Amino acid sequence: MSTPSTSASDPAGASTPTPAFSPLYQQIKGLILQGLEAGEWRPGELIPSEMELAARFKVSQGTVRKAIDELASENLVMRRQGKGTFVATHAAQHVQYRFLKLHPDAGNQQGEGRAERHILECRRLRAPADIARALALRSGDTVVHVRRVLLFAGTPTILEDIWLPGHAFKGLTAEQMSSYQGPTYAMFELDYGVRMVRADEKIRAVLAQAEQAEVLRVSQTMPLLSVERTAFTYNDVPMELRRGLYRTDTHHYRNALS
Amino acid sequence: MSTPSTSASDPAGASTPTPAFSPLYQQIKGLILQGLEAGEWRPGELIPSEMELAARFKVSQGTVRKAIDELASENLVMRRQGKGTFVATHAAQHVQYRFLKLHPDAGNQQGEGRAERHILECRRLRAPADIARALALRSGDTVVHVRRVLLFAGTPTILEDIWLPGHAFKGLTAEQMSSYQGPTYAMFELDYGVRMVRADEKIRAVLAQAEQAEVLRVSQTMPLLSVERTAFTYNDVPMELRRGLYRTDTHHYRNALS
DNA sequence: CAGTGGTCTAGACCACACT
DNA sequence: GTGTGGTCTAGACCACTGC
Repeated sequence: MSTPSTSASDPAGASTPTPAFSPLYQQIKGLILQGLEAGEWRPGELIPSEMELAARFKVSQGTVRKAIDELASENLVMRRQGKGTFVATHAAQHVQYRFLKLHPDAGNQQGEGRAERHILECRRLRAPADIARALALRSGDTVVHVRRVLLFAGTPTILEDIWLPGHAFKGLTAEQMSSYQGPTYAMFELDYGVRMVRADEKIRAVLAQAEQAEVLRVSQTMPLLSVERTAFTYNDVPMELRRGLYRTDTHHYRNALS
Repeated sequence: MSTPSTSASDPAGASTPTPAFSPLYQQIKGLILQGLEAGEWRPGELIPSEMELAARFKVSQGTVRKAIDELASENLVMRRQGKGTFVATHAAQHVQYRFLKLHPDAGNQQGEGRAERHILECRRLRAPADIARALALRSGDTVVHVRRVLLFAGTPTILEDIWLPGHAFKGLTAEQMSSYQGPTYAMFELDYGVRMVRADEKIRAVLAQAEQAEVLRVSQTMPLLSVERTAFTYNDVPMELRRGLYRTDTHHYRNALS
């Protein structure tokens, strides 16, 4: 690993327009990432120290440090001075519900405490075309469909449809979805080894369908926030499609631009 | 600057519970920030090289580098290999309309090209209580109020009310708001030396008031996205309150979670 | 070519956590 | 005290830009 290697050597003439120089620390980052993907260290666990990794990869500590810096900035690992570097997890207190941007309008911020969950449905079925496309499956592959309501302070506030690739979530049950204490994504890590790393959301204002309005116990004329989320694991592999309807008369979606 | 200085030295006994150790590079970052705030280098301009800053502050290049790294990650400066480090600007091509998260549903992504702007109103007035609070002004201080419509491909899509502190935006006119080519925030930088650095948004689904629906030429029963933005300059000083109504039948608000 | 940011190294020391 | 991540330094070399 003493040669930074200009990536693939450009054999002779054409093909690659840009040789794409890849710095050493990026290669190290890739190697650590492989370990994370392969489950060499599981969410919440300690990864080897910078010194250890430096020795393993035959590079200086500083190079490993820069690699880990990037992983930390992408929320894939978490550093703790004096203790070590840990694989990030949705179960960690600090970042719980990292992807939930709906907040109560006023009063006690963490008035949520525990959101009540009602599972309305949990079935395996053949993926419709749009779902299959979002999850990069073939139309007709099986997916798990979960429909649930989240209640804050006893009030139904979110109605969500969740689709998951069937092959990765064999045996997921309504019981499991409802009984697990803590973030659903933490349960996915624990029971299925699937870690959600990032997500994209498309947001719209809509009116509810009759059944949807009924479940949320609101009028059909009340505008609701429609949030369509695609969540990804490592390597930008889509692993979840989620369509949510949020009440925004008592809550709001908060976003920080920078 | 050869002594990293444990921040304020704790004189004798109590007072500060945490001495709050401040690393050298943070202090350097603060010094560079002061230069940015003071306008020593204006948006788009080149700041001194890492070597120069290292010499000026009597630290090593690596320390300056780490300071600038943080400023770059906060989008306050932009590094360009071989050229130097530049003060970030909303006029830069790469990051134009950084804060506008509304995107057309399909087709040509940059079908926007130039959004047409219609200024409906531009007046100075005494700040109502809620506006004053958001802008950290005293109730009764003067503010500039701008109301405008943005049209994409000829269709009115966004109706916005903008409030700005009167003292910082003396002489802002409707003419100025409508004639400037490019992002409004770029005009603010150029004409008023005000650079928006970050913003918070609160998003809701709402129904339009009669007049609002009329301006957007939609039915009063069409749900719209309500986006309330507070934008900040350096040091978290609020400099703009913006209340927008977005059509989301042809566009959507896109958000990346990570 | 010289100047800029970008990478990599090696070593010293500091702050923090555990034991 | 030992081991971890965090800071700081000094120097070498690489990649990119523009003269």
